[in-house]
Amino acid sequence: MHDHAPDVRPATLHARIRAEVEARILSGEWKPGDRLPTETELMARYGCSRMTVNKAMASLAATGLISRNRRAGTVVARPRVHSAVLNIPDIRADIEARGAVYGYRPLLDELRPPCCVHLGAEGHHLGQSRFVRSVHLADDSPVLIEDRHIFLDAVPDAAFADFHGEPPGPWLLGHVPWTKAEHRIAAIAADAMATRALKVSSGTPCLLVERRTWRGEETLTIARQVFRGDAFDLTARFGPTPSGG
Amino acid sequence: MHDHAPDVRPATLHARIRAEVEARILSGEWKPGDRLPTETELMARYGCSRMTVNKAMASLAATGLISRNRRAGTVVARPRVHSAVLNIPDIRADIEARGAVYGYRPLLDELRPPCCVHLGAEGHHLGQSRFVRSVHLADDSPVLIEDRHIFLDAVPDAAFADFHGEPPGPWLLGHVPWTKAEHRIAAIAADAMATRALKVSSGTPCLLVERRTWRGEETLTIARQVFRGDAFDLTARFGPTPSGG
DNA sequence: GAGTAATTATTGTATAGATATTATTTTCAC
DNA sequence: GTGAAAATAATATCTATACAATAATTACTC
Repeated sequence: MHDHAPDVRPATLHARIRAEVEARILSGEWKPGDRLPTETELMARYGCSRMTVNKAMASLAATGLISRNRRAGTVVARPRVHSAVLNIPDIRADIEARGAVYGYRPLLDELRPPCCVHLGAEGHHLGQSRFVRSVHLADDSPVLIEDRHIFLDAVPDAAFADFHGEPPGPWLLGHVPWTKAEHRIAAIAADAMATRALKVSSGTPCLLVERRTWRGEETLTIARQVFRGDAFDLTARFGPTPSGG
Repeated sequence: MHDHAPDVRPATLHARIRAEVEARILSGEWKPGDRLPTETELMARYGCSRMTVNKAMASLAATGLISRNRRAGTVVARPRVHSAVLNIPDIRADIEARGAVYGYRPLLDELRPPCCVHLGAEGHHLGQSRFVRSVHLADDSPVLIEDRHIFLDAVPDAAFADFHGEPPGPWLLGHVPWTKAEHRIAAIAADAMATRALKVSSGTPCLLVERRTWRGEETLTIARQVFRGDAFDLTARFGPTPSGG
């Protein structure tokens, strides 16, 4: 019952081909820039049809591990863009996973007229928004203060949502489909508001996450979250393949 | 020459099918949990073979937008895991993109005996390592200090690499295949070393990125990077599909 | 030799079917 | 009714083939 990398061969042929090619690349046997066998060769090696090989290779190409071109053949991709999958914490789950009691308190809830939003240095024309400021607590001690704007042009339902018990974040996730999100992560010193709300001394390092979410070209919501630096961090993982992380 | 979302229909049929299904999901017309048309229905609707439909749908399933089961059919996936693609900055490119001159200076370069590494709170048995401490500069002013361990059992070549001109990060990216990476991001106050190296006052908020990279079960390298909080931030983007960000 | 045209190798897309797998639904026995 | 067995509907995989698109190579011309 070791917890090593699973040695089990995938049940289906195209998955097996993919796994074996992938393994050779990850082991370093086939290095970036190396030419891979052609589909015809693999087809002979595995005794299967070209479509099956193609499915395996197309899938590897989709994950960016290999790069394919007509006539030129297939090569192991150059070291990929240095990017990772960042798990934006579900604060509640995160807190509860540590065995603490999660708490949430809205501090402010108001409608804001259009154009009074200047987050992210951009002065976009954003319509009327519902603004909710809240703190999230672990064992009654505040760890995160969140300023959230929800733009009512894009999310009219938000005008009537009840944010006394449920924070706007989970509500939005469950109700609103979105197409694009952007997060900015920075280290800042606690400002006056954060100092008060998080009960830390002025200047304490905090993790700032500014999150903006779109549907198409329309901004749905902007959140500015300030985490107590000593209480939270983010982790990002990257395994080159979605499967074999 | 607007920069809007491209309205162009993908040239190939399966891409078009995928795009249209995707659009209906993203627009909210098909909501999470909704049943999608069967392959046979789509095949009739588009007047194509089932394999073509299958390719489109399999691709959507691979990105997690839909969930498919034999006999049960295809449904729009539940609101996806809240994760994003984090672009770990290539520091050099980042600095140069701002029009500044990039600089790099190694401060320390030594071999460290096994077992003297305790980063990340774990006391793993890690073999002999090459340790390089360096600063990265923008217009001669330091913005990042990096402590890097490279474990020679896993990366023997690193013993002979020349890190006077090229930082270890890029060297590793180009030379060593890896299978897994993990990043921890936190806000910390500049400690004595950071204070000195980054020329900031003690206690200044800094962004800490601890990065650990594996090949299989073997740790290749551990980097601890401290960014000047006022000089750097990370951005993460997420578009539900790799294609349609 | 330089430039151009023809050839060829390789992947991309698509079709039409066959069979396998699996979860649901229906039927049947009791 | 309840539980087991059979039928069914849906996706999953695989084959064999055809043709299209593209880029490297070769052949040919001047």
